[in-house]
Order: sequence, then structure tokens, then C-alpha cells
Amino acid sequence: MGRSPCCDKEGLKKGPWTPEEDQKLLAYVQEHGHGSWRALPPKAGLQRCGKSCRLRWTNYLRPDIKRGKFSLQEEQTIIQLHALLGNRWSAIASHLPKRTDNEIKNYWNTHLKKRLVKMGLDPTTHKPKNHALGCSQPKQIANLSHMAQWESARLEAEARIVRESKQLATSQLMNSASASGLVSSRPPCLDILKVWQGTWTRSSRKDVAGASLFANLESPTSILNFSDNMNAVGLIGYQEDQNKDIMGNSVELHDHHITDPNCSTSYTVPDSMRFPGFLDGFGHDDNVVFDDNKGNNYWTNILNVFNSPMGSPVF
DNA sequence: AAGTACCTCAACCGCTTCCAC
DNA sequence: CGTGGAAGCGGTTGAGGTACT
Repeated sequence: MGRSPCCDKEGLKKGPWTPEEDQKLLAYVQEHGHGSWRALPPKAGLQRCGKSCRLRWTNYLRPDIKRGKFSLQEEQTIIQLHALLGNRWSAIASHLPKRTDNEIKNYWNTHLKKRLVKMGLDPTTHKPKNHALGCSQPKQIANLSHMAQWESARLEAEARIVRESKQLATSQLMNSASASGLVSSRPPCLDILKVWQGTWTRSSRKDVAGASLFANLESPTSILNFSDNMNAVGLIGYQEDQNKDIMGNSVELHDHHITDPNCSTSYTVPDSMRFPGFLDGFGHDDNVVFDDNKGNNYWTNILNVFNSPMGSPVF
């Protein structure tokens, strides 16, 4: 680029910040704001380059930073967003307002990435690494393959909903809310993460055949709506023939009619989603179904979904 | 107790993006 | 539209801490 880095100037300090330097920077920014980072150091009495000051402020001194251990919810959010956004740490950090991109990046590299690898997933693509796993059993391979298929479709849908949400937000700003006669029938909660979390956090746990499974007892069926025309929907099965959930409790079937717990919106389940194998009892053969309404059904074994340490969905 | 390996995370480096002119 | 300066971003490093032998 031909331009000398600002930190190469003579006399500028590098390395760890002292408490005195922190105090100077904090006091200056709190009183004057940072304005131009390049111009700040001499004004604040610091022998640092502006870049170093900005980094110290954004990653450490900013008052709205949450420090310490990441919660399970935060971990899930990071994994979900990483699957969607890749290594775009600042974009991921924008969904975790009190965490910095640097902190999230470090946490990913030191914890989450390793966890995915341990689970046999490629931390870049979030898809199963069949060869790396060395899984010789055809059934395992098939499961992972289905999972990858499902994951791929899910990511596609997520990317679409992000785009659509942005468009919707823009158009809703343009159009007055009162002119709602023509407003889309899309439910209000389009945030995919909220929908999933809202669905799963109400789950209850039971150990089945040595594996920890979770089932939503409040609603036998969980739904995720991706778009206006409902062309991508996720479902968790229940025992249709016995009308019982995973705990053996009686449940109401609602006859093709299911409710999104977050949106209080009901949908009619298309017949295409009710295909054999979906409601085949509980245990290792339960499946999560994903239908793109284009004649494609994606599914994965329930254990793959409930496979994380806390029994939460692995996304 | 000493040496070594491994882990964590603050900070740096270099590139890209943004924006004013 | 092109240019240059500043901010932002993501990859990487290395000091300090901890666990293990």
C-alpha cells in the first residue's frame, strides 16, 4: 500500500497496556468521545498509536462489555451464526451486543471449533467429516449424510430469511403500519434464532436407550417458518399412532394444524410433510423433517439434532 | 522442584473497506 | 471517477498462566 503503518513511528509504545494508560484513555474518551483515533493519543497524553487505542477501547475499556464465561445460549448463537456467516466476527458480535468480535473469535478458536471437530463436524462448513471420522458403519454415514443435506438446506433458508428480513424491515419503514390491509401474512417473529430457542427451551428431558433425548411437551410438533409461502419447515415428530409424546404423555394431535409458540400463529401442515418414517415411534429412529415444498424432503436422525452436551440442537 | 507442553487471550499486523475530496 | 487517509476487520503471535510429567 506504500503507506507506513502508524505504529512504526519512533517513540510509540507497544505491548500490554498499563493501568495508568488505561486510565488516561478511559478518562479522555468518557469526556470527549474518541473522535479521530489517529488524533487521540497526543490529546490523551498517550504514547500509543491511534489504532492501538481504538483496539484497547473496543476490546477492553468500553463500559458495555460483558466479560467472563460464555453462556450456553451465547455458545449456541455463535455456532449458529458461524454456520451462517463464517468467520465474520464483527457480524457475529453484532448479535451478541456485550461481546467483542475479538473475544468471540478467540472463544471460537479455543473452544467451539474444537468441540465441532470432536463431534466429527468440519468447523468451516459445519458439515460432517465422514473420512476424518473414519466411521465404517453405513448407517452412521447415512445419518451424517442426511444431516449434511438438512444442514445445507437450512443454511440456504437462513440466508434467505436474513435477506428477506432486511427487505421487510425496509418496506415496513416505507409503508405505514396502519396501512396493514395489504401487509404480508408473514408472522412477526422472523428471527430464526429466536424461533428455535423459543421452541427448544421449553423442552423436557428423558433418557431413552442410553441416549439423552429432549421432547417438547407443550406442543407435540415444533415448527419453523422460513418464508411467506412456508416453503421450508422443520418438524419434530411424535407418536401419531398412540398420540403420545416422548415421555409417554398423551398429546393432542391438532390434526395437521400446528402452532408456532413464538408467533401465536397457526399453520396447516401440508400433506407432503406427513410421510412414512416421520412418526415411527420414539428412539433412535425418530427424525427431524425438513421440507422445502419443492418436492424435496430433508431429514436427519433425532439423535443428531439432540447431540450437544446439554441436549440442545446442534446448529 | 524443575522442565515441558499446552492453553488462553490481549495485542499486533497487514489487508480491505469506507468516505471525503 | 480516482485518490488517499482513516477506520475496521480477521488472521496471527507471543507472554503469561496452568497442567502434566
